[in-house]
Amino acid sequence: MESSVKPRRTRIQREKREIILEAALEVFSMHGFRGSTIDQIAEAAGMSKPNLLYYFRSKEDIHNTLLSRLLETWIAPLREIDAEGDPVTEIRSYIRRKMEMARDFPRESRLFANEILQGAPRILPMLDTDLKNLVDEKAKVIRLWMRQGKLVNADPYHLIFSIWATTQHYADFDVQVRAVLGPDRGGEGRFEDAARFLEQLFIGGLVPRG
Amino acid sequence: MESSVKPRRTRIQREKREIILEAALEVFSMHGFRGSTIDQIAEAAGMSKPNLLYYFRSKEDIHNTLLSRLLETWIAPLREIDAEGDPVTEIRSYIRRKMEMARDFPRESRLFANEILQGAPRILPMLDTDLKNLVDEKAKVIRLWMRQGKLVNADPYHLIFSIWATTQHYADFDVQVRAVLGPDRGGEGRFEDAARFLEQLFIGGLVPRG
DNA sequence: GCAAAATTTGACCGTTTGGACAAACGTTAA
DNA sequence: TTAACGTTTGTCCAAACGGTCAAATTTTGC
Repeated sequence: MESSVKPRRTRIQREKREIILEAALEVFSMHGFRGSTIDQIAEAAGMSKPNLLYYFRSKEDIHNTLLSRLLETWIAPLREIDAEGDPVTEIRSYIRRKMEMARDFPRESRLFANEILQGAPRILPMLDTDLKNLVDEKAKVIRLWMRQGKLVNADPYHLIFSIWATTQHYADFDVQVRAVLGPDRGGEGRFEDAARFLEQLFIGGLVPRG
Repeated sequence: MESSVKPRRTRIQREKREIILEAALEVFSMHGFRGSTIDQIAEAAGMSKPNLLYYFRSKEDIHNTLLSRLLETWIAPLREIDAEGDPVTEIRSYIRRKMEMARDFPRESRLFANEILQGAPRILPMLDTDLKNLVDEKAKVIRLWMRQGKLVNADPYHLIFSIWATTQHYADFDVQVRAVLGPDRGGEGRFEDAARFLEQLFIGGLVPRG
């Protein structure tokens, strides 16, 4: 593993690598790995192709760097779920945080979605270990809450999946969402509307109480 | 539009075109449009590349044919929602049908997801018209149900989105779902578990009644 | 100011890819 | 039988692509 040796980088190297990663995120999230070319990334980064390849050994190198940075920040909201907190508040906050990420980091969401769609060839090992362990841990917490009667009995894994799915949908399927909502309802308020709906759904469901 | 002229095809042409489309669905849904090669499709279809190009003018021609066939069958379950039926039963059935599609037609789901992720360059026109009109119509039905007090007041558009998101998640993010569930819980029963959870979620939410 | 190191670029290379084409092969019906 | 038509394949091509390299230029440390 070469990622374990700390590379010494100049100031320019640090800056240019950031510029490249930003450009690559833009391109990869739009066209996928195979659909993106080094030339596109180089142009988006405002430099020539050989120059870009001076900072990253290969196209895959860029992609791997993006992905390995991504996963940790991507699952951070789940990590924040507090076993000591109020269950309903914790779930609600988690949904809010995930929805904010869909709104503020749609490119990251799409990069991740692209990777999973293709069978997660590059990050499956991390899903099997890091992600699974975290979800296992939080599932235990949720199950405890259910046993205490704070939440209805349900499968905590599928609960987590449903929160991922509903929130990330607004980043990954944004084009479809805007097409269906139309110009009026499809404005910037859609994330707020969605968050409100999801809160209502997850807390109380659709059937009136009484 | 040349798709409006009815092409006369021989028996062999009809058969071979089906074989090619089946092979292309397999390849496209796994690697995306840009990530798939005509050679891969040809090999999966058991024929040479020039032979395949005898039946379809281009790679894009195959992809377009797949997509235009797909959208109609993909939204068929939504069309089946019956304004005269019992609201809770209708919603529940819709979730079931969508979940069955995620289980039985994951390749179609991924093909669709890939297209939307890339900005829907080929089917955006259909989303703006056909899909939007259908959703508008069903949203009206749902809103009527809400006004009648059969369902709680909520945004019907985001309700539909959340059903799409949660069900298709099990096809599009299958790799992640299986990684997180692990070998034990990740067996074929996961679709049944998911359907049960979603039914519970959409009907009653997570907070105990009383 | 200057030498060493870091950065940038134009030119180039091998491979992959989508697609064209003509020739060969098979089928059908008079 | 044979001519017309449908099908299949080997060969080829131009463009796109990932990546290399040596030379030119700029920056850095003394």
